[in-house]
Formats: sequence, C-alpha cells, structure tokens
Amino acid sequence: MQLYKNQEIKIYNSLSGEKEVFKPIHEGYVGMYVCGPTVYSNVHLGNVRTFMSFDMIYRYLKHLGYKVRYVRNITDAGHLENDADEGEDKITKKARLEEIEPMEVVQRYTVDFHNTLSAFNFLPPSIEPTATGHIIEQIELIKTIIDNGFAYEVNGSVYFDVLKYNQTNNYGILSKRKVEDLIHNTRELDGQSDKKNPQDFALWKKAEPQHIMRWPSPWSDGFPGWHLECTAMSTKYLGDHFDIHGGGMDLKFPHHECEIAQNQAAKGTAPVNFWMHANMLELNGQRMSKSTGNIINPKELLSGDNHIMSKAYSPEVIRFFMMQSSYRSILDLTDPGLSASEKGFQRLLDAVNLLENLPTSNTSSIDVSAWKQTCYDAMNDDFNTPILIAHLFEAVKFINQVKDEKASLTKEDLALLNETMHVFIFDVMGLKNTSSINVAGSTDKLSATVQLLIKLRQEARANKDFALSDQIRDELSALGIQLKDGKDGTSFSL
RNA sequence: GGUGUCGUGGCCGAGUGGCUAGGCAGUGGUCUGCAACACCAUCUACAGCGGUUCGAAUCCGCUCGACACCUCCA
Repeated sequence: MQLYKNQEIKIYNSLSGEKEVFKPIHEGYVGMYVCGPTVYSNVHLGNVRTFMSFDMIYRYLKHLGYKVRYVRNITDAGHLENDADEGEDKITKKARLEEIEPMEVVQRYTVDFHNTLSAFNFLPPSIEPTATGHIIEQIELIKTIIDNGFAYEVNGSVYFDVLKYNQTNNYGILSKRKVEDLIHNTRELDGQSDKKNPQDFALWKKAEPQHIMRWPSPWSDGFPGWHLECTAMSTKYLGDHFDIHGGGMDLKFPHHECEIAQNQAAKGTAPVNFWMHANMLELNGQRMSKSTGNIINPKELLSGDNHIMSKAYSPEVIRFFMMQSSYRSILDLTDPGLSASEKGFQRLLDAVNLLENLPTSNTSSIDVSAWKQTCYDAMNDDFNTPILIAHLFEAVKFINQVKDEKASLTKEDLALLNETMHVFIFDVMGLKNTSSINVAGSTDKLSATVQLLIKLRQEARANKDFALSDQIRDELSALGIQLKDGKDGTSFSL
C-alpha cells in the first residue's frame, strides 16, 4: 500500500481490542463517520471532548495527504428518552416543556453546537446530515431489513429481531456481550411493550396522537428509531462498508452494536473496518451529572462564570489540556489541571514565538529530521498526542538552548524545526497562537505606547527612581500588561 | 447482579517485559535595584499480596478500590 508522507498509522480498533495497521478501503481515501449530538439541549462538555478527539484525527489524516470524507450527523429526531424504546422522543419532550416547535428546539441547539465548536477551532465536517433529512432512506432500510427477515411489525411499530439475527450473526461482536446474558439481565418492562423480546430495538415507532414529529410510512404515521439514522446516513455518504466509525464510549452499546446489526441485516456486510471510541470526561474525579450538580458547560468554562473553576480558561488552553491525555483514557477536568496546562501551553508558545528570530550557524547540534520523525511516530501510534507534546517540549528546551547560544542550528534545520512545530501544534492539534502579538517591535499603537512607558521606566531606573519605575510596572500589570526585564532590555506580554 | 475498562511520584498524565516520557507544583541556581517573567538543574513513582522470568509498572492469579455500560447523561 502507498504510504502518505511515508507514515504507517496504527489505530486501536474497538472491534478487535488491538492496535491494527490502518489501511483504507480505497487507496488514498478515508471515509469517517462520527455520531453527532442530539440537539435537545446545550452541547455537553464531554461531547466537546469526543468531537475534539475526532477533529484531531481528521486533521492528522488530512495532513498526511488522505482525502477524508468526514461525516458527522445531527440527531434531530428519533432519540427516545431511554433505550427500552419507551417514553418520549427527547426533542419532542423539550418542545413540549418549552412550548415551542420541535424544529425550534433543533434550530436553537444546532446553532449553539456550531458556535461552541467554532470557539474551540474545530474544522467543519465534510457532510453534516440530519436525521429528519433522511426519513426516506430510513424507511427504505427498514423495508429491506423486514424483507430479509430480521424485523417485524406490531401495531404500527417495527422492531429488530435480535434473537433471530443472532442465530446467523453475532449480536455482541462489538460490545463483547452475549445475548443470553442480555436476556437474563434485562429489567422487567411494564408489560405494555409490543416487542417479542426485551432486547429487540425499535426501527420505527408509531406516533402517539400528541407526538408532533411524525412522518408517513407503510406501517404508521410515526418516526424512525435512533440507531437507524446513523446506518442510513453513514451508508448513504460513505458506502455499505467504510473505514472509520467513531463516537463516545457510551455509544458502544447498544447504539453501535445495533448499527452493526442493522447493516449486516440490510446489506449483508459489516459496516465498518475500524471502530473508534473516545473515552469519558470527568469533573473533579466524578462523572458529570446534572442531577448532582457536578457539571459545567462549555460556555461557563470559557467565561469563568461558574462555581467550580477559579477563573476563565481559553479555548486553546482547554484544547491543549485535552490533547495532553490520550483520547482513549478517562480524563479528569480539574482547576489545577487546567491551570497547569495554561502554563505549559504558554511555555510552548513562547518557544514557538522565538523561532522567527533564532540565530543560525553552520552546524546543528541536534538531528532535526530524526526529532521530526519521533513526532510522527507518536501520532502514528493511535494518535498519541501526549507523547507528541512530550516531544514538542524537547524542542522547547532545545530552542531555548539555541537562544542562549548553548546549541546551534543551520538555517535549513531551523526552517524544518519551525515548519514541524507549526504543523503539529496548529494544523494537527488545532491550537491557536494566542500570544504572537507580544513581539517587541510590532508597530501597532498599543505596542508603541507600552514601548514609551518602558523607555520612561528605563530612565527612572537609571536615575534610581525605583518608586516611579515600580509604579509604572505595577500599573501596567494591573492593566494586564506584564513587563519582562531581560539582558537585552525590557519586553512585554499581555 | 452481569459485562467491560482501569488503579503510575505532591497534582495531571504517557508508557505493555530490561533503556530519564512530558507538563504543573516544589527545591537549588542564572538573571534583576528588588521582584516578576524567563531559562538551567533537580525531585525516579507504578494499589496490595503471591506467582512466572536472568529481569515485571508491564505477563498470570487473588484481594482491595475506582469508573463506565446494561437504566437518563457523549
């Protein structure tokens, strides 16, 4: 197989439980589907982490030169309150509570979702399909599954026959569950269910009279089951069999298990080569939960308007914090953790900002090409961003040594170092340089004003008028401008 | 109860048989009018018990603990 930028990637496949060499189905092209949000409330911070992991993966694959079609759906119908297939659709319920149209709920929270992701510098996916835009495809899919004998209709609703399916297929192939165990451990339903067996899941639900979101179908006026939309939309845009399917760990069962079953039942093929699952985000060591109040939403975290963190954190710092752990690990969001990342990220950026004006010489005291490859090796090993960051800090140390003339770089190696740092920090991890405006010699008015004050303070210091020099320093500090006295004069940063 | 993941230094967080991960904090130093910032150096841990091995944080067993899903939450 052709390697892009000569890099061979290994990806942890939830299906096999092992890291496997990634080989796309079609040379040079990658199809990736990630389960998007159900837009019935403001986007959850944990959801941001999941999508950020796949944003980083998307960015890296693109950087390597793959043509990636990245599909991330919007669930705007069909997500019931629970997986026993009882109760209301989440969006319908919210619409009823707020006394607005379901589509107003969808619109409001879709906008919120996009605004939040955009604040975190996400790349938009290639296609962002909605469930309501693919009702016809879902109905056709149900017809096929019925024709193939794996679904049955009762009272206008259609259910997937898990036991029947399991006779010739493996329901549990992804989640490693056994159907027999599921039978023994499924809680008793109220007895009102139309299902043959409790582990069967809905493909189509007949709408109750008060249910506003409804579409005609051969079985009833109703709405599609939640699991179905992802199968319909992923196969429509990526084919019956595609490369990568991602989502949060909590979707592994039943959602993704059901997707596999639906695809297998309808198309006779497994839908996906690589299943990837991003792990959960905790807050202060505990699961985020609305009921216990241990929760913080992205807006509150960014604004500092909350009772959990000591201050506001920028999107870049939060992103850097998340990149410092592996997407497969549980990550604990804490104030000291974010604070540590804020300082570390600043140190990284300070070194990057030194790169422009670093002195060069005839020889290099490190092998920049070899170092660059260690960065790729980290990413190639299941997108190990914490290791990548460790290598970037090796470069930070080296950059500082070059600045202090304790190490040297050729002009070519400096260019390579500069390019590599930018590729991984900004292109791959999607961070932004928030402190590039602090460069002395910039010509804007603020800079000129501060330079004037620095000059006045310098004169005061020369006259040993430390009261005045400290006053200038303290008052600028109160305005958020920090002066830095160094060997070669004073610089400042915001 | 079932299934699965995991327990790493003051904190966060990589690492799957031998080779200093990294960041933050702390400590020492350089710099400074004093500081701050910055930089340099330093701090060597793998839940407990037993086993396999020349060698285990890494493999196996047991115990304890945490978390996730099965039941609303990505």
